[in-house]
Amino acid sequence: MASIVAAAWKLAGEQGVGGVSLRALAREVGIRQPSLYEYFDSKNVLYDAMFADGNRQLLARLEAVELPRDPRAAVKAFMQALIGFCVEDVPRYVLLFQRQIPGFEPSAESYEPARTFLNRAVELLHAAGLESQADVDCFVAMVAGLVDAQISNDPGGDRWVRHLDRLADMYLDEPKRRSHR
Amino acid sequence: MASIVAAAWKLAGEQGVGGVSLRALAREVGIRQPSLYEYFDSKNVLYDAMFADGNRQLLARLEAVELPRDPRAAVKAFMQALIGFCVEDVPRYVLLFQRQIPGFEPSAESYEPARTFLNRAVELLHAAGLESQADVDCFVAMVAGLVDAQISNDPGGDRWVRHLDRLADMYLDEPKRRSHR
DNA sequence: GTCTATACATCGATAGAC
DNA sequence: GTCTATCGATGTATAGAC
Repeated sequence: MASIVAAAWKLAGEQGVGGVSLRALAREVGIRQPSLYEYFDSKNVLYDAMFADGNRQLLARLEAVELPRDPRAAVKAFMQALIGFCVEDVPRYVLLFQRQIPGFEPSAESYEPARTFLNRAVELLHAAGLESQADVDCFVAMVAGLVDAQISNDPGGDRWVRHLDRLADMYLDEPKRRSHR
Repeated sequence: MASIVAAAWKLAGEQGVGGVSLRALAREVGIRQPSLYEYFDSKNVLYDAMFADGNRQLLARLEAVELPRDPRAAVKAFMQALIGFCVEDVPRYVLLFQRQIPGFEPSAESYEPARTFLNRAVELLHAAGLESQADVDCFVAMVAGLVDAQISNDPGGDRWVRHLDRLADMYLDEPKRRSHR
């Protein structure tokens, strides 16, 4: 079961998430295609298992990060790990964050780890002084933009993601600057 | 010919770019599917025509923008129009900017308007004081992040895109701030 | 240019034997 | 649980008549 999902990730890495076919997956696992229906009632159930698995991977990765006491450094360390996670496996990023697979909607349970993750992120941003929804939204968009530009225009490189620290400082200082006027 | 591309955009709007099938397209146009091969040698040629058409739409839109004399206001007006263009038609945005259609690579000619557009953008940013490649990259990522977050998390709304003006100021001021230390 | 007819591959899913 | 066999739909593309 877990090994089937792992095989599915392997195929996704080669052909993209949309390119995972049940035939190829069965071949990869060493069984016949109809036998997969013993494990997944439909292809979307497989996607859902991948979605849940990917989110568990993300949580595990972020929990392993040693967070500095300084709130600002903590935000940077957390986001650095998040960005690394996104960039290192594009199909996984697409499934988890871009959610543009044809007819797939994650189930409520599979979505739960994602909410846990988002809460952690918001907590850290609050602790670092970003309090309003607007400020958090902007920070989130900044990180998304770095990942997106990196993947689209310089896959495997660091032309965009290397600016995280500088931009994080800029965003974290901005509320302060605005109040100084 | 142009009407076929228009019909393809209509279908893309309903099913996504990847969901445009030659059968459905022929039905939409009112001819039989094999007849499409009189106009496009393959499906990728159709995608290429859509890509070129979308870029021409983008150029036309941006040329229609009345650019203020003030360089900073010009950047904002330009980016506002760009963001509006991206957000108002998601499949078009995906084809033009995310470029993740299975086996499709735009041809050199179709890509040319895109380069023209990018040059305009970089010029405007230079005029507004963003000179280094790094600063331009960051600005570009910021805009991409707004569009991406908007489309993914609040389609049809303005929760993210409304922050453009504020963020543009922040990015345009940053080099100044750094030189003041 | 448009048609009918069809080839050929691939897909997800089901039936039913073992 | 795993298999064989197969269904039915959909996909792109081609042959050849009109």
